[in-house]
Amino acid sequence: MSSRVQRKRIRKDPAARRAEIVDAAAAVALAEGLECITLRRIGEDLDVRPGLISHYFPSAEELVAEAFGTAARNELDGLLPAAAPGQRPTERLARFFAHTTGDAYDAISRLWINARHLSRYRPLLRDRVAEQEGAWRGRLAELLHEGVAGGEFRTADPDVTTIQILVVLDGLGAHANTDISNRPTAARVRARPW
Amino acid sequence: MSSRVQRKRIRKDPAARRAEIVDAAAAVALAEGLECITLRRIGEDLDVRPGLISHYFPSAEELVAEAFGTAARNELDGLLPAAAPGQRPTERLARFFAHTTGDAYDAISRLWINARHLSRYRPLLRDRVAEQEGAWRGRLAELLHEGVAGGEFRTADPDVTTIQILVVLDGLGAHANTDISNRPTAARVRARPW
DNA sequence: GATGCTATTGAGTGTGCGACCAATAAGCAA
DNA sequence: TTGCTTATTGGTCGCACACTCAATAGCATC
Repeated sequence: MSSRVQRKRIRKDPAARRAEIVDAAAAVALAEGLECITLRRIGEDLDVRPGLISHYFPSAEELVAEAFGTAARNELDGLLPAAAPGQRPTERLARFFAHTTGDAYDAISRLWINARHLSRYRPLLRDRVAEQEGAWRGRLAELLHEGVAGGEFRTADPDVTTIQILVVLDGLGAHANTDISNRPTAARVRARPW
Repeated sequence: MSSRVQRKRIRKDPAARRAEIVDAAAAVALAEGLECITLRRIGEDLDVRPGLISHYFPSAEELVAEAFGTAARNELDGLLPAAAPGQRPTERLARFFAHTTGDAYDAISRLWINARHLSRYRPLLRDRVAEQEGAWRGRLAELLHEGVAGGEFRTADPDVTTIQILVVLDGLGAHANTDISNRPTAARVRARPW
């Protein structure tokens, strides 16, 4: 992949290099798991010495936390993007449900399981997980409130409904690493106004 | 804890020693996590050389899988024990819900998150997780069927309801490692006949 | 009390990890 | 062009891990 023949140093803008590192780490997090984010591995991906990663992230845990935050934020942006003009809450929610079911969502489910478990031992990551949980909950709640205000959705308490949706989503996603075969499709959530 | 002064070999019955090792590993799994099951750690707990653990479990992954299986099975037995004579399904289900909510269940939630994540990399563990998921689902489904047959529960399909309950339980348990504060109690499942 | 089986030990191997640090060179500014 | 800042390198250290294997000693059996 990278040239072994001779190292040619490329001196980059610190901010750009840092972003590059985080992006690489986020990609590894999604594809292979947060524990695969090692100084050696990320350095290899960027064709750079491991020490350089340490230079930007004195503690490896910081990079792991940052990588998760970036990956989760990007995924959320894909699931609940800013409303296009004239787009109704029902359409946006339908899009959300369409993307959160099916095998394509497995990678994100795996990431969440991964992060929630690793949080047990990594305080910095735990903080990021809490932050992202808040972001996801907030963005979905906002949508539900809009839908209720516009008369498209009907629920006693949009905030409670938000949590209920996320709980079911987490419950369904729990098996992303284990379920080989068919999912319990019977337990699918209804993607229509309630 | 253990005597460092002099090692006195204690030669035990293989089956007993093996069970002792698995029990110790299961305890570590519940208290600290599956990745804390190391040859050194378990050997230390039993005041025995690490090599002995290898003797019984040529591959460490086998021990991890076995430990999870034992821990999960024990917990299930505590949550859904065999019906005492005259005990009605409603009482048994109430007991189940009583034990699966609240902080006391956090340790089990943590274990499941742990196992489901680690399953990503450990095939033997993945098999055990699938096995235990089947056991939990089967035991709960059996109870629901009894309740429906006896007229205590009302549901179109007990098997679907079983999965729905477990999905919600998994969803609620997902935050066992991260939630510091109050849970979304609003999203609690109803522990009464439906 | 002697014998044999094997549970148990002790010591060692190799791997991958994060962290540390002095030396080096890229590229900007003067 | 010269010089300076610092991004980047290269090498090293210590740790924890699983795994291997010959040597040892409990303990049951005879």
